[in-house]
Amino acid sequence: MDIIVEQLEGNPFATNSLIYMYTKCGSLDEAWHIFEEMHSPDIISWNSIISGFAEQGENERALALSKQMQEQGLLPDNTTLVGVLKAVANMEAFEHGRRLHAQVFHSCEDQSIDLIVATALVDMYCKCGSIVYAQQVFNKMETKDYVLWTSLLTGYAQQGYSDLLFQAYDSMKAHGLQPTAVTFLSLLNVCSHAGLINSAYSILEVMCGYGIEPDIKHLNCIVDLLGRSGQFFLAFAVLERLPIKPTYIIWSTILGHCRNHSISELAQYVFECAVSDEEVESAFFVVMSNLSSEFVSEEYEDVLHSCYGTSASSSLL
DNA sequence: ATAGGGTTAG
Repeated sequence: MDIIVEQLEGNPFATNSLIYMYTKCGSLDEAWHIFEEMHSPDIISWNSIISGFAEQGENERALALSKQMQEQGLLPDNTTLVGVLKAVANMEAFEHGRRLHAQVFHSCEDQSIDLIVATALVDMYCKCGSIVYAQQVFNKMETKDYVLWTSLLTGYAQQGYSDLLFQAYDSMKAHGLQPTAVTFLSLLNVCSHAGLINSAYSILEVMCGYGIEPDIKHLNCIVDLLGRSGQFFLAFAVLERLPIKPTYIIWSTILGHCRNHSISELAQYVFECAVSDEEVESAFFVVMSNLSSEFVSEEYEDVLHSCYGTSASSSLL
């Protein structure tokens, strides 16, 4: 509104900033509307809309726009590449990622890839399951900052390579780089999947030693880990002390653990906690439904079915 | 003056 009042609608700085703002807010239609109305979008307009779409998971549209941009005679720069790599990582489109890597490699003459592009490449390869290629890109960079390190660490965590992750974590510190909240999240993530409770506790202590307070993401990892190992009372104790209300997503995680440990009474309680969340989605009811056929009482079957009739019905159908 | 990297859980 202020931009209109100040008659700045045609101003490229204002317009590009609007596109950026709307995509960051998830209002892709608004962003697209503004972009479409521009007479001659510049590279920054294109990059804003491409990165915005990729960030919001509109991967195919991001890729199509990058193609369209090049058809209009604009060359992709590093920022464009990062946005496109993000879309490709989201899609786990390995072959496409390989082609982009080749393109990146040939476009820089002295064979030194931009640090941020390299980080996006490492992330893309990890998401596509190609740890070896991720390591190759990583090793070739003579300057490695903490985000590049973390992108590799996160890749190890996502693929469940706990030993590699702990080694790389030590190596990162040996190179003089400090772990961040994201690094610790990856470490806790891998502990959760490997069932390493004691390691997780000591990681929490180390975190605090670095002056990093565990946030909701770290604590959800701990809750997952406790539930996985059947320590439900501790899991609930952590949940009760969270600064914000748990979402249905963490409840459905616990529900999955209830199933694995065959604890039906708890499942029923968890079910009630989760459906009180206004944001609850159909995925939760699928988890509950899977488990109810195994051991949840008929009474809860009725509750479940009445829920299908309300909030979940449209998305289930 | 506007655009780019790593973030958990079923």
